[in-house]
Amino acid sequence: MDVTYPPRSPGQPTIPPLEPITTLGLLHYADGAPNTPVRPEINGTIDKGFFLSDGEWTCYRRNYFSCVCSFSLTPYYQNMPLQFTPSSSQQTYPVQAFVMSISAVVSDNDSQSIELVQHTPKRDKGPIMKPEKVRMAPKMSPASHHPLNVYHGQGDGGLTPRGIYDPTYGATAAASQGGGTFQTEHTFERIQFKQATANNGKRRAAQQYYHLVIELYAEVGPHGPDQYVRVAYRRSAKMIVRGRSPGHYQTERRGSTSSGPGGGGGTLGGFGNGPMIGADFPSGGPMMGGGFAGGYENRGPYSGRPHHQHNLPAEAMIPPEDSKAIDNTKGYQYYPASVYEGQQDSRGVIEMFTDPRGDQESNSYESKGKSEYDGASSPLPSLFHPGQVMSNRRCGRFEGKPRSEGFYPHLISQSGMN
DNA sequence: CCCGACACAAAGAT
DNA sequence: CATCTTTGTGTCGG
Repeated sequence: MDVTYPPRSPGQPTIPPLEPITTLGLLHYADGAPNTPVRPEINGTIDKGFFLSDGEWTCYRRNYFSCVCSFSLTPYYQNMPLQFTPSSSQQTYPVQAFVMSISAVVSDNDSQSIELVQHTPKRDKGPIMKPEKVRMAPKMSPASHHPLNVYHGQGDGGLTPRGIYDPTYGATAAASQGGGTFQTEHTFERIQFKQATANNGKRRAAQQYYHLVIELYAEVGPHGPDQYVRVAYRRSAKMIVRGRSPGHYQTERRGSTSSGPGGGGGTLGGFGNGPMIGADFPSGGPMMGGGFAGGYENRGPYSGRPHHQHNLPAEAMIPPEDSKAIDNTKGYQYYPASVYEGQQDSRGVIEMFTDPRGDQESNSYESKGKSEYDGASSPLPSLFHPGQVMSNRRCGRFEGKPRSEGFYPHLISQSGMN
């Protein structure tokens, strides 16, 4: 019930940072001649799957990662109608609802997108789909705070104070569809990149990087939810997606390419890792006990059994927070929406999406008797939402990163914005 | 080199 | 503690 989110214990550079938000237009209330402008903020946490290798955020294409997303509006008046005016356009669209989703793009070219896939716990035996757009309500604005300490007391009942959306939600998904309330946070689980970054191990060619993109859309369809305009998005730091098994990289290490983290491919569109680790450690930053700077690759002395052995630095203390965000959302979302571009401008790109339903089908997987999502009573099995409940924090394998322990409230995105 | 599929095994969840 | 589930990853074939 609480909307609390994971954790704030995120501290260490155990997860890839996000670049600052990029807005694609002006969001405002329709409250009068001088409409009140609204500033959207996107929050996201990439939990699991990534580790730092040579100062670069890396993951394996074959492994899962999850992304917790939320957004907020400042100021936020729950009942006031909102409108969105894309940059470079005078056209104003009424905002019926907000939807979030995730995608990925090549660092060099934001225009080159990379597909993301989502599995069910049954993996190959179950259906595979792309992350869907999920309807969401804004969280209380973090206002002027750092995105980091945004946690709201959890555990204490006081946290629902913001009664922004009435808690009536319990409901069935379908119900919420109509105008009910939506979760303020959503976790995309079991996500993986459809393809690896190019030139992964080559020292010669420039390493390619991807950026995970957390997007916020406004649903502007007059009647049905099938028309969206992207309002803003927030990219992650650039990352490398390895295509082969970990074993192949263990020994590999290029190490000195020094293409370096920061400059890496240089292509990074924004900042690579400047925020914390990345470029830092070489300079001798006093990092936390992260020993991984040297490379997680040294997983120790194992000799034949590469299997995990987490060699956590051990300094990962305090992890007591596991507020997992239990989002129950179960039905409702998934609108077959298609997308079409509206118009573009040199600087502001207005993107409109409409969905011609048809490309994805709801798949229903039969949860064996237990799965995470069963918790909710979704009337329709077909509208699922892969369980977002578990925000498991198992210890990573060799990556040994305490996914969310320790924390570092500060410097997160500042080295470079785009 | 990368990808998809199959298969096994370890970590967690029950 | 036994068992089932979930997920990382080795491996083979394309």
